[in-house]
Amino acid sequence: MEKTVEKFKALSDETRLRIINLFIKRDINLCVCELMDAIQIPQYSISKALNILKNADFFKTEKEGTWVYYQLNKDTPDNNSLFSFLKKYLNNSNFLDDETRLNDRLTLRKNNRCVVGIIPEGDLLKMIKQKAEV
Amino acid sequence: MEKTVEKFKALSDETRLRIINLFIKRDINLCVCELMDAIQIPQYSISKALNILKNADFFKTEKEGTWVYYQLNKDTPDNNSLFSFLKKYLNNSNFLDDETRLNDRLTLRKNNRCVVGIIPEGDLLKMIKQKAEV
DNA sequence: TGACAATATGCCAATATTGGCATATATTTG
DNA sequence: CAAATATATGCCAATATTGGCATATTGTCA
Repeated sequence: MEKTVEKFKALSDETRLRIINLFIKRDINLCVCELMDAIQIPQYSISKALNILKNADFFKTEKEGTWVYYQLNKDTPDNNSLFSFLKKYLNNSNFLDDETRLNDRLTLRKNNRCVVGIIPEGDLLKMIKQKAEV
Repeated sequence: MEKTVEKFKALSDETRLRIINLFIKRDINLCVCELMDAIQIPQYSISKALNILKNADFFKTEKEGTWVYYQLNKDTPDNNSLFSFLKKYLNNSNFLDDETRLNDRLTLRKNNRCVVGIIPEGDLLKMIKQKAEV
């Protein structure tokens, strides 16, 4: 019961909803720096939001060097039920911009791994262009 | 988006979850005094919880004399989707006791209407026995 | 009208949450 | 080892939420 309350509390925040929406819509693992480009808020805000979502058992993590990949924790029927509900329920247009920016950012992956780290504010599109020219 | 956050916030409290669970499981309208017997907390706590749930658009109300009947607001697809999700998701055993006590209390209805009002603490079973003897 | 009953709400102290900055930790690389 | 990078976290003031009591409001009925 406490855990149920904690889960809904974790979902009752705009940033955290925007984050979990990306994972659910794309069904992918993501690292903090990729989320920064999608959500456009400071690194510590992303980390804190992820920490709250992880404490609510929504996420698992996997370390790879200094990168930490977050992914949905699909190990329980409850979570799966919740995620598939949210996939339909979270249809706010605000999320679309996040999804677009995440798509952009993911074009910079190599072998499906994040390789560029934290990009200075506003430089994402510049870097994508650079990559295209190579 | 704000409204979505508000809805999850409304659900992130034990009392409010217990209340909405009763409405969802039973699919019925209920007045405050009936909820008092099911949830066993003070009247003002029930009223405040209902107010928060109503502001999140989860409930409609209907007045009948001094009684106020609350019922789920099923006017939006979003709410319906959420309610049917919750019906499966809220399976904590804590809820069972609430449901039992509500069943008890509802035996005191006449023509499917609440007629007894607020019952002094601990007198519910006594009153049910009395009614059975008549 | 007055007394009573069901429900709602204002107030306040205690507690919890947020947002932002600075800094810590851990890992990689030279 | 030192420098650099990705991520996490401690701290603190501002703000929001809770829990409880007292009281207000609304409607009924004699």
